[in-house]
Amino acid sequence: MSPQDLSDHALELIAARFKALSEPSRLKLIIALEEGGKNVTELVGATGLTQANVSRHLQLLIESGILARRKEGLTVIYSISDPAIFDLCEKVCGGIQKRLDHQTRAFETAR
Amino acid sequence: MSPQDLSDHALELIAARFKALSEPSRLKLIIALEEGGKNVTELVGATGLTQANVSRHLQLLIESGILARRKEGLTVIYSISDPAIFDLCEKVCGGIQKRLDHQTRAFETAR
DNA sequence: TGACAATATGAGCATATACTCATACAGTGG
DNA sequence: CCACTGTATGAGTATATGCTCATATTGTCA
Repeated sequence: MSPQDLSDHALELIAARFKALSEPSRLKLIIALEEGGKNVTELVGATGLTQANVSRHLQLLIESGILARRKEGLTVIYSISDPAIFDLCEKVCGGIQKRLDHQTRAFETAR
Repeated sequence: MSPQDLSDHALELIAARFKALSEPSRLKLIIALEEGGKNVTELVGATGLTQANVSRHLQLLIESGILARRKEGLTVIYSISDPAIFDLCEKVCGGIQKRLDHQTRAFETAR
């Protein structure tokens, strides 16, 4: 595949999705939502982030298509809209694990 | 899973890997390397980026463990070190595709 | 050794983003 | 209507990042 095969716009879309997952705070939110939908206050409690901060991150995740929101009386329930996100995270975890193993082995044989 | 199950450090590692993939320029480089290792000059040609810019992105991708480098005479050959990256990109592409389909359908039924 | 080619890097600029504080807005109950 | 709760957002700050230009560094060959 040559880089021209994917349009610049397509690349930007892909990059944007990765960017949405590139902040520990947002990963925390996503993980907290794995067990089911939560409102903002619950997410504040689950993550330790401030309310304003949580609200902004949630907005970004909505715009990325990763989360869904529905109003429920006074509160707003956020939930995972694209469960494939978890496959992504697992794959990344696997990659990191492999890399750390490599480093560990290299370190041990170096002793 | 609760957010405390993954240490802050682990979350940072995961986020860092996503961040490495969150720039269109870096995605271009990765795609250009899918067909095999290339030196910097070839990558400049394949992507249209400047040499300095390519060099910096390559450094970041090396630090992220995504690429490998080996010197070969005067040039430096970069290559994919973790092919699982392509699975990631495909998964993301699938997610985006699904989302766009949704939007398209929503748009069409709205007319 | 000196000229040259390939790559890396320091400095600087412009922009983006994560965060906070304060405040606005929306929905509910008295 | 008023007070209250939950959520969103404007403004401002600090930091990070992408990019460029110029230059340093490294390796090759005459």
